[in-house]
Amino acid sequence: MAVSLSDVAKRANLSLATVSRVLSGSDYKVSNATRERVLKASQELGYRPNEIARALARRMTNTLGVIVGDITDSYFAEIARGVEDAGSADGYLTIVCNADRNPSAELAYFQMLLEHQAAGILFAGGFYPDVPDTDRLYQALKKVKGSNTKVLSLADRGYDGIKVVSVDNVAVLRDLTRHLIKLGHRRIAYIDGPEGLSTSIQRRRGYEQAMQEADLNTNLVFPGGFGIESGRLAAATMLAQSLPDAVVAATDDTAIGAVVTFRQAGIDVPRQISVAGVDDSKYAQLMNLTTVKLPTYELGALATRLILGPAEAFSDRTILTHRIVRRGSTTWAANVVPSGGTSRAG
Amino acid sequence: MAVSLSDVAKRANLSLATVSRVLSGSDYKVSNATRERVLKASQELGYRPNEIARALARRMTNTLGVIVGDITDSYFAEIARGVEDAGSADGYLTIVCNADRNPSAELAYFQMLLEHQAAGILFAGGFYPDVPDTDRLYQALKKVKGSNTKVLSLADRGYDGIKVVSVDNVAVLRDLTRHLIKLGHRRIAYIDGPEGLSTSIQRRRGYEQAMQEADLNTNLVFPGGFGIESGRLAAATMLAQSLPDAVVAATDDTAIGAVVTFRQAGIDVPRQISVAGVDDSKYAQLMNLTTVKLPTYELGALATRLILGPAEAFSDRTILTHRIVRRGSTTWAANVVPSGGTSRAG
DNA sequence: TTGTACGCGTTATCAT
DNA sequence: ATGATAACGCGTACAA
Repeated sequence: MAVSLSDVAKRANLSLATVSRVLSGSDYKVSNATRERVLKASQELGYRPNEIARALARRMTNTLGVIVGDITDSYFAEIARGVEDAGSADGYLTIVCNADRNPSAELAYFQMLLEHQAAGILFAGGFYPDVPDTDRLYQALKKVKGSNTKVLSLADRGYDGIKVVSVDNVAVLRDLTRHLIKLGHRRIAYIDGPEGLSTSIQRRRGYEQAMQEADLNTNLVFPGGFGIESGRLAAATMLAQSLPDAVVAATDDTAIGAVVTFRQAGIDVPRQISVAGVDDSKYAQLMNLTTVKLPTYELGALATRLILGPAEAFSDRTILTHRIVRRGSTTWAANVVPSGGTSRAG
Repeated sequence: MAVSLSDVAKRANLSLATVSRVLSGSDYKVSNATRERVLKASQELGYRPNEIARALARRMTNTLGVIVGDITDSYFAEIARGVEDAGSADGYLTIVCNADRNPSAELAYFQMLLEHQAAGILFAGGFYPDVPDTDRLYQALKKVKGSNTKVLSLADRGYDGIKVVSVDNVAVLRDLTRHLIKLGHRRIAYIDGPEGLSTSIQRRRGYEQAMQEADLNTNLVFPGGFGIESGRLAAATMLAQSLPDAVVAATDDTAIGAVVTFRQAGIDVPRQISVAGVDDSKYAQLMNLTTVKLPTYELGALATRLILGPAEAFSDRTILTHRIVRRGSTTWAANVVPSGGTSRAG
């Protein structure tokens, strides 16, 4: 049997209560002499608290749950790492749940985390607005009020009463598309994300907004996904039809797939076509890809601090900023003379 | 307040014990009539078990802990995904701990996981044999006997009594290096992993074994790491000195960094130099990199099944097989006429 | 400042 | 087949 609080109490000739007060880090007043006695006995016995017993008494564990699409996707991994770093700084453990963007899996994990008395539950990533289980999840979310578990979403799901920490995905693609427009490109294609996913919808809207405000045509939208293959496929389609001036993709992976496919076909990126993505992954850096830096790690870390911090510091909606990262996969349109007289990307 | 077992008991006019037997899925005999009553009452009240109370009684939670280096490293992410998939199939939640290969962090997480009454703890990835905290960790590991928590390592740490599920890292690099030797290469360089890490040591030994058995010189070892930058740096060094016939790297990322650096310098890979890595990551696939497919996902999944399964099925040491994946980053040495009469990689 | 005793929600043992 | 009740290990009113 492991050594318990009462073992320490016996050894120190003190009551359970006193020992608990010292060892649980409560701010209860205990004389220095007895505190020493407790610490000494605890040391000698090698006492380790039973966090589960403690959790039962407190009605809450020192665990955080983060529901992601897939932890092998670096986007989610960064978020999870942010959560874990911020959580472990306060003594919390992080439970990672892979729901594959499946609302019913999300619901199941949500229930499990609730049953586990998790201190907080984070929903990372986008969602599918128009599927039935999404609504069932919302119903379940409302019932959290009765528990000590705090819930937070890293994408605005439009759920009443669920706080949000997120990026502005519409702005992300609007800014990126504007950047390409400023470079003189007119026929700009967009490689979409997964059909129906909120993130896809928002990013596509951002692309469309930027194009429309410049009186450009938004009909160059290619079906996609978030993976490399989607980029390859879309690029292959463009090669078979006609090449646009530039391509913006929903993610770096998609963009990278497109770049590689173009180059394998003998197309010069960026001289014949500019390509940009979203995320600023390490491979985007390696490939010298123009992209948008997303604060994924900070998303997880900040959300966690909000959950663990005092309720006051908890605003309903926090939007973190993104930043365009200009690299070598984009440059001026062929017919444009850059105002600075240089040919580097502006 | 959430609805508890006793609420269900009252509603069904039954004892706590009976209700528990039905709802906890025990194989205890209960008449069908009362079983129905329990289920009905439970449904009507929307009963959700308190897993923490259950865990206190059972002395074990339905959680698994996996201690990784860094979840944003796809190698660890794949393992974690394997663990989570196998665990969730049995109703377990997965706690991910990022220890950054720091033994004292590993120890701290290990203790926390024990305090949490985790059903199992998995150590993923390599370790540093020669640092003091590694020994302290070993001491702590021995004391697990007293708890219900099962421990398993995904790298052979040489700890007595700790079961291992792993790949044979020596063989991985021996096989890969042999492959390049068969292609006719003689001056084969090796880009090492992090200094002192067990995985690095083993892979390097595999490289050396293959070279020595072919009477080749093993002095072309470049210091490295597991990241892209290490590959870039090593390649830059080779460019400044003299180019070997081929390069094997400790990981795909390292190899990819080298390939990109070579190509930026105008070197043709594979015609002027062959490059190969280890992992078979999705970017290795994209870059058409010859590599070794490591069963990372299966490592996590199998280890988890062993932990959750009956103790009998639990052999002390399980080695999963790897597989060379021949792609376009390696080819025959310039002075070699392939026996098949073709210039494709053999 | 320290101690007593109950409660947290469930499982499991022992009766019935 | 069902019920009463003692753990499980800790936190925390309430007492002293």
